[in-house]
Amino acid sequence: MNFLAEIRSRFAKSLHSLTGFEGDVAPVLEQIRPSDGKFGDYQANCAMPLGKQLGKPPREIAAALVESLDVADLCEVPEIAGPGFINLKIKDEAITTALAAAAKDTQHLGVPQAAEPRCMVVDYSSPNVAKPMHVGHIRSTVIGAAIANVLRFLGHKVITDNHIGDWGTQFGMIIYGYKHFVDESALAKEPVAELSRLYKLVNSLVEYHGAKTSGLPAINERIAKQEQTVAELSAAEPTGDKKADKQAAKKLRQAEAALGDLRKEKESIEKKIAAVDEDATLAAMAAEHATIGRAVLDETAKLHADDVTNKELWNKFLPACMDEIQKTYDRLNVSFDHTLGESFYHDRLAAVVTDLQQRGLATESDGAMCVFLEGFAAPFIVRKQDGAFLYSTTDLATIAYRLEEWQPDAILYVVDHRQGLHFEQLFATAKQCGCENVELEHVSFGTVLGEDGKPYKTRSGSAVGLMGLLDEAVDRARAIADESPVLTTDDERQQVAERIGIGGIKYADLAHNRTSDYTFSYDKMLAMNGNTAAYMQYSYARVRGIFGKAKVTEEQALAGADSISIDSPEERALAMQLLRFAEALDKVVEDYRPNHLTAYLFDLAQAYATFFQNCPVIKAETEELKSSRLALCALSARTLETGLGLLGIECVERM
RNA sequence: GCGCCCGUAGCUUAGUUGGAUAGAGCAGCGGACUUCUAAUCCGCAGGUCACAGGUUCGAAUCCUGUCGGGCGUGCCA
Repeated sequence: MNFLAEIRSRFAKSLHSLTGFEGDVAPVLEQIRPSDGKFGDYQANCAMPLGKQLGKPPREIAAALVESLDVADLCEVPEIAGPGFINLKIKDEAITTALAAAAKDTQHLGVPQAAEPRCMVVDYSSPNVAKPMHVGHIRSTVIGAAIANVLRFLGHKVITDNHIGDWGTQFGMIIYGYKHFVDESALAKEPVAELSRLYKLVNSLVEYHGAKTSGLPAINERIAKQEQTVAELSAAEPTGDKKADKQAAKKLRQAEAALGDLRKEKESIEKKIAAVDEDATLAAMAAEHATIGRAVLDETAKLHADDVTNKELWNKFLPACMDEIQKTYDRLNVSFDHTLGESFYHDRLAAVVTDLQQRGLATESDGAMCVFLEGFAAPFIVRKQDGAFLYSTTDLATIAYRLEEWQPDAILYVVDHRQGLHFEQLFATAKQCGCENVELEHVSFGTVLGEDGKPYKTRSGSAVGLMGLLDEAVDRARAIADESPVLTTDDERQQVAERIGIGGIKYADLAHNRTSDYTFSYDKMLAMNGNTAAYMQYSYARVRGIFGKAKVTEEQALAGADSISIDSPEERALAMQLLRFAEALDKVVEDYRPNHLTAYLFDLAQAYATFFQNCPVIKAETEELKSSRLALCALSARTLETGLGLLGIECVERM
């Protein structure tokens, strides 16, 4: 049962009989929403805007709506309050009936399936496979998986696709590394470790030369320029105009800050150079491979041109790379229906450009093939001067393939917000090529920040490895498991630590509004109190503990759902919260934001805790009451487990 | 320069086509343990919703301006 949806549909009927009302009911129904309990369970706020629209007093509209509203089976008599709020309180019988139905629906806990199922492609994670996954991949992976799970749970057809980067310069690096630095025995024994070593080695040499030949001079030049700007700004005489002087002071401040940033950047470049210079072996390699940057691009180009040797190497290395990222996915318990990376679209790219040209959308400019779009300052470049294709080209080919293969109603891209412009241009271009009927959505998210408020990096400035991050979280979670009085074996403690640690990382990420940046903190995500995975998992374990004490299974407890009593306020509040699960999931899907679900589950855990504190279960006054309360416990456990499961978070029986 | 996003309690934040007294959690203070797991619960305190105008029955939310911050911006992804 979804009370909100049900009430809205009743109101829709009532609106049709409202004299003078014409037009779309949907926006009016939006004005009917859950209430915070002070005035009832739901409130309809539509009478006020309707009053304005129809030129009648809102209270009169409210009265007319209530008059024709048929909700007697669901609600107590509606009350009109204030300027025209309609307050609705769900009848206790309706609640207990819905609970009984939810208990019988083992698959969906009473959550209705979508009336019009949509076919949705969800594109998330998308790492570069030759590089180790880092902290930046968490959000896309975790948010994308959660959205896909929820959509599927609601009855939509979901196709998940991991658009991996398996065709880029990283492979040029590995190929170059293989040709010059490989340790064959290491490659045979531990291919992933050896490939990773080669990647890192070549990358550091490329960066070394890049820093020396262009990076350092460029930054010096920028610093000199910035110093001049600062000097000019600070030399400027006050004009006497207050506003102008304030502006000037601000400009100076900003210029000085920018100069500071540049100097820091220079420091890190110098550090990279020093790291090679100070290591005799590396320095010798660097001297020997002076043109490594160019050579790596050449190896990449040869791969793209179907060079036999490089293609063979690519075929040889790819499985090992895939195994490596698969380890991360196994640990995160995330999977995909398809993994169609950049390489899959390789031979379709030329056709994309030709097609754009034939449609008259793409034209040549400065040797590059560009789509000039109205409303955009920069062109959407689909082929470079040197003839190489870009990710814009691949993305267009990918859309075409997905439409052809799956005929989706929507394609969601769970990608960080810095690529916003790219997707705006991509979608605008696609719309002009016959993709008008598909919803293309950039489900963007903010940056993961360190506790200093800057993007989360290691002390040396490199990206934080994802596996190391998970290990650290699990290590710290182990301290929580070690404190548990109920965990007896080391194995069990370790399993619990794993679930708390990984769950903590996922939950912290999902609990934040995806559009804002969020601050990564082990201490906060692993706290036992507050809105964390550990608290949610503990809540679940406590509920499960009841069944052990009462010597019943969850299924037996659930059987009592046919006659649940909600006489106490705590029981009623818990029951209502249980029945709002469907609403929470609807909200997640509405704007693709899983934080609505974490918020719901946290509220549920709190409602349960309050119930548990005030309503004895095993020691209930009567057998009937005990059975009723056990059923509430069982539904709470099921809902917590199901909700957390949709978020990709596993529960534990005891902790 | 131009474009996009953001600014809510000491900290982390919820709040989306405008709704009733802006909700939480953490930290702080005060209560409740011969326990159904106190790893919990209850209460208190804490807010000029960055600032200034405007729109109206009503604004954290919409509009304009200001201040502060992040990101992006022709050949990386």
